[in-house]
Amino acid sequence: MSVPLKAGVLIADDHGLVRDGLRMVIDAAPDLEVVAVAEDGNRAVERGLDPRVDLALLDVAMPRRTGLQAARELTARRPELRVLMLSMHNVFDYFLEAVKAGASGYVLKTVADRDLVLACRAALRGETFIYPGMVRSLLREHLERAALGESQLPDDLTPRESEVIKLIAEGLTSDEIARELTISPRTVERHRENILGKLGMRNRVELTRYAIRQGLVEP
Amino acid sequence: MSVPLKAGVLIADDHGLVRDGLRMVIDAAPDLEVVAVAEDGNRAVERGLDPRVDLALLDVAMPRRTGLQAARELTARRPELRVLMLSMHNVFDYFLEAVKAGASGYVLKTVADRDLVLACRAALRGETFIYPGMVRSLLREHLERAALGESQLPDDLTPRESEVIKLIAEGLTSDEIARELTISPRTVERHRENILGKLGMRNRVELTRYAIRQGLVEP
DNA sequence: CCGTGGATGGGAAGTCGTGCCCATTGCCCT
DNA sequence: AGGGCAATGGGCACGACTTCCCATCCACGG
Repeated sequence: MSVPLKAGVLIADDHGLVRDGLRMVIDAAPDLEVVAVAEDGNRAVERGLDPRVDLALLDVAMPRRTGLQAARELTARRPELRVLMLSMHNVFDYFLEAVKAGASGYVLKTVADRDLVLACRAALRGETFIYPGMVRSLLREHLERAALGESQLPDDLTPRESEVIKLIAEGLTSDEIARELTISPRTVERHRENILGKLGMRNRVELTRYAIRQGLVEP
Repeated sequence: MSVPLKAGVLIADDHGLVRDGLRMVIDAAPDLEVVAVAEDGNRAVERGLDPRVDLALLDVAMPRRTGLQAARELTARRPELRVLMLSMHNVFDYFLEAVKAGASGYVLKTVADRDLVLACRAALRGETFIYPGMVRSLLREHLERAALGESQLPDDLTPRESEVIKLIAEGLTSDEIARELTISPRTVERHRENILGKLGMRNRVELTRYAIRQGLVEP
């Protein structure tokens, strides 16, 4: 038989619309298939014990039992099960808790569909998935908060990176910035890449809003 | 009969929690009563046409139509209607735009409950409400800028274009915007093209800064 | 009834941005 | 001396953006 081997996925979220959306995204992937759905943490544990489930997508905030509690229970009883936590918030503490609870990854609900599928595949391969840029920024946030008590500081962009972000937020292209700074366009893009990574952002628009919030440029 | 005459209030804000909070504040006042609620700009206009509504509280930044656009539409169609703009930001341009759009006042969301009620009463009496401390600094900024010959032309953008520009300025890609509005990515790009043309801009970054200046999105 | 303009969509081509791989240089710190 | 890191740059792939062309449909006013 040549049936493609699909990984079985459990979806657990208390919002019906979110469940339906996730189901469509997952089922659209050729190598993934939704085999169970749960609307609260208790049912997520029940259904996650089903051996057809290879990967559990758990919302952090669910009634009756949180995604974190469900993850702890599930990974204790089925160590081979992969778990991805879904969250609305880019908050470091949640991520830490998620990893401590046995999750293989932490995915924001704001991500694009494609990225969710990528995260699922990474989790199934046994990798711990997190947006490359989130790691550093989250770790830094956490360390700073631990060190300074609290307060969100301006980020640890290097001086050169600050120059670049300003020019980006003024609407210049890489080539124009390169001419401005008399360096190679390639280097400008390298800096931009690092900035996006450090701040956990996706594109120039988010970066522009950041720069305006920080007062680096005028709107 | 001795029923106290209550002024009818419309609350328009895209955040449910904010709506609920405002409703409680308003309904706690003996002379005010919430008679309508809206979660975006289009619905704000619909419900603001209801003759029971004497005063509209409009959030500056709402989906589908901004508070400013809604205010323009409402005051054009119901000149006797009073409008108060609600904003998170103490920024002069927003205030000017609000007044130009027909608002009777501009209230920061950080105000105390009591001040909001005072602002409502002032607006209902036909006064233009603004925090005394804001006036001087705001007027000064404005005069400086007027002296420099800066004239912000009003947006000749269509309603649809405004929706699109907001989503662009929030960092969404064309595909994501297309899903959000349930139209084709191609159409999103068509709108973006028209917007760039109308405003004489080159890319999403300049467009983002424009949207922030106009109060279409928060930085 | 016709014209205007908004909203919708498609195609093609070229530029730009983003992600991921690689490298070298120099500087600071232990 | 070795480790870490900022700054520099190359290559490659892919997706996103931008700018042209084209079109249909609908609402509204004259």
